[in-house]
Amino acid sequence: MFEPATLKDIAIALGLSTSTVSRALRDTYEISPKTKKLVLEYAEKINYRPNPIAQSLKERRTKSIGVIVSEVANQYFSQAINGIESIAYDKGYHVIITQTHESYEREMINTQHLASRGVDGLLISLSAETKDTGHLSALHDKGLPIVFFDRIAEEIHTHKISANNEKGAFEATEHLIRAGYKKIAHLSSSAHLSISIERLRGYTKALNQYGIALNPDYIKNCPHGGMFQEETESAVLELLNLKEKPDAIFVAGDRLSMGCLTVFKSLNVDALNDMAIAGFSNSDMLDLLKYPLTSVRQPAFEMGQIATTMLLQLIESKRPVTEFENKVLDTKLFLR
Amino acid sequence: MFEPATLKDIAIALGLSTSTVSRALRDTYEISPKTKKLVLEYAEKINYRPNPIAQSLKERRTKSIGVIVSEVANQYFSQAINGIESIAYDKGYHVIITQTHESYEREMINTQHLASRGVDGLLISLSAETKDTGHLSALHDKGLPIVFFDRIAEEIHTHKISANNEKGAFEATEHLIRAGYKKIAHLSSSAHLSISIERLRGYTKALNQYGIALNPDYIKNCPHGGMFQEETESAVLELLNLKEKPDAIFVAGDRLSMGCLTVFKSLNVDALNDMAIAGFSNSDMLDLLKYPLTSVRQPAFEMGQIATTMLLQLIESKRPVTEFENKVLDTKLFLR
DNA sequence: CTGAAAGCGCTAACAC
DNA sequence: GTGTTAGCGCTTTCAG
Repeated sequence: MFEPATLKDIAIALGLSTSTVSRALRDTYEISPKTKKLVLEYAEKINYRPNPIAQSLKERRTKSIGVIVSEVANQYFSQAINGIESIAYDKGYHVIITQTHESYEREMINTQHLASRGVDGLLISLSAETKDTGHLSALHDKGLPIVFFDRIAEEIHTHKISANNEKGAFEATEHLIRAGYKKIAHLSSSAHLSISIERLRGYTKALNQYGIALNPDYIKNCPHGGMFQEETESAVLELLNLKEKPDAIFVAGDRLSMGCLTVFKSLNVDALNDMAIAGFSNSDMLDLLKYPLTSVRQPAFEMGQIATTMLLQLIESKRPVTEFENKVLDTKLFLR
Repeated sequence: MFEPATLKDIAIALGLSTSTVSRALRDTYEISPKTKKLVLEYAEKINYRPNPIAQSLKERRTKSIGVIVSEVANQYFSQAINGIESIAYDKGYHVIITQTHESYEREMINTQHLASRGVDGLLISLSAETKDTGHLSALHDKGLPIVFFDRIAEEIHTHKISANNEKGAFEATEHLIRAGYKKIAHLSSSAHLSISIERLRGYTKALNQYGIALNPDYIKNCPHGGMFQEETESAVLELLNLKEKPDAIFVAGDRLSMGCLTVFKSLNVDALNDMAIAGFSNSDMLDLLKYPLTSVRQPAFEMGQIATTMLLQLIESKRPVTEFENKVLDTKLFLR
C-alpha cells in the first residue's frame, strides 16, 4: 500500500529534527536560510505532501466544506455547485457534495455525516420535506458555520442568500396576465419552503394588482418538489379536472416545470394549446423544447459564489460573527 | 467552537481508561457486560461520536472514496453518481465528487487533492483532454485502488466498467441507415477517448455492413467534448458547409447532442428537416424536445453501482487483487 | 537557530 | 477484564 513520505522521513534523511523540518516547510522566520533551502529542496525532490489528516487532527480544521442540495441533476444546483467550487478551490478548500433527494431523513443523515467528518462549514439548501431544522440549529449552536442558499431557514440566525423569488414570481405571473390569461393556476413545491412561500406571495401579488381573484383550488403543492413524477401528475390532473379549468400555470421550480410538461405531453396536444406555462427553471435546454416555456432564471452560479464567500468569511473570522447578511439577488425573465 | 465529547471525557466521567472505553464501544469480546453497558449508555446519553479524523490517522483509511467526472450537470454523470452513492452510503463510505470540466489540468489537480486527502479509492471517468494518465498510474502503482467507468484508460490494469459503446453506436447508425439516410456524419468528443474510439468503431461497422463508404470529412471531433459551444458550432458548420452535405448525424455524447440541436436551432428550420440526428444521451427531457432525437441511453445508475461495488471490493480485499474485470453493459436505443 | 517533548483522539500491543 | 503505553503525522510550546 501507498505509503507517502512523512516529516520524520525527511528529518532522518537530513539529520534534523521533525520540528525543524516542519518549521522550514512553512513558518520560516527563525530557520536559517541554508537549512530551509536544504529541507525545501529535499521535500521537493521526494515530492513530499503533508498529511492533511494529521494536520486536521492537530489544527482542528479540515479545510473542507460540506454542501447539501436536493440533487445535482437539477440545473439550478449544478450551476450553484460550480460557483461554490470556483471560490472554494481558489481558497484551498475542498468541497463535499451530498444530495437529499428531497428527503428530510437524508438531510439529517448527510448533515450528521458531514459534521462528524469535521467539515469546517456547511452550505445548505433545505429539502422539500424539511419542516424542522433542529438538526441544523444544534450544530449551529455548537459553533459550526452554516450558510443557507436558495431554500432558507428563517429561524436560524446566519448568512443567507436567495433569489428574489417574490419578484421573479410576480414577473412570471404578470407576463401570463398580460398575455391574456385570466385563470392562472400555481403549481409549487412543498408549502412550507421559503421559496414556495415567497413565490406564492409574488403570484398572489400579481393577481391582486391586476384585479384577478385568487382561487384556492388553483394552488397545488407537491410535497416532494416533484421528485416523484406521480406527485406532479396528480396535481396537474386535479387542475385539468376542475370545472373551471385554468388556462395557464405558473410553476415554481425546475423539476416541476419539466414534470408538468411531461404530463402535458402524455395527454392530448389540445390540452396544450390552451394551457400556457411559465415557471422557474435554470435549464439551458428550454429553447429546444416543443412547448414554449417562459422561464424565471436564478443567478445560480453567482449565488453559489456568494454563499461560499460568506461561509469562508465565517470560517476564517477570528472573532464570533454576530452581524448576518440576508442577500437577495434578482432573477431574470425569459419570454417564450 | 464546537467541541465534541472524546473517549477521554467518557473515561474520566466513568472512572475507566480510554482503552476500556474504546473497546467497550466496539470490540466487546473481552469486556465485562456491565462495563460495556455502562459505557454504551453513557455514550448514548452524551451523544458520543468517534472522531473520524483521529480514526483515519490511526487506521490509515478514511472511509471515503473520490469521484472524478467531467461535470455533474451531465445527466449521464448525475445518474451514475446516484448509483455510486447508493452503494457507498450503504457500506458506510463517504463520496467526494469533483469535476474536471473536461480539463486535463483540473483532472490532475483533483486527483492530487483527493489522494492527498487520503481517499481510500478513486472512481474516475477521464476528461476529454486527458491523453496521458501518468498521474493516475503513479497513484495506482503506489497502491491506491482505482476503478474506471465510462471513459477508460486501457493502459492501467484495474477494474473497468463501461457501456457497450460500439454496439450502441452501431445500432444508432443502423437506425439512421434504415430510415433511409445515406450521408451520415459523425460528431464526437476528443478522438483519443475510449468512448470515442469505440463509438467510431460502431459507426464504421454499421456503414460497412450496409455498404456505405466512409467519408473522412464526415467525422468531426470536439477536443473538449462540446464543453465550449463554439467548438460544437464550428464542427457542425463545417459539416453543413461541405459540398456533399450530410443528411444525418450520429452524435457521440450527451452534451454534444444538445449542443448540436442548439446550433440547428440558431440556423434556419429548413436545415433541420433534412438533417436527422441520433445520439448518445441520458437526458430525461428528450421527449419534450422540438426535434426528434433518437437516443442511445447508457445504464448510468447501474454503472455507478457496479463501479462502486468493484472499488469497495478492491479497497476491502485482504490480499492484493490481480484479476481484474472489464465489465461491459448494454445500452438501450430509443427511437424518436 | 534548532531539538526535545507534549498532545490532537483514537487503537492496539502488552502487561497485570 | 482492565489499565498502561506507545504511536499514527503533524504543530507548537519550551528549553537550550
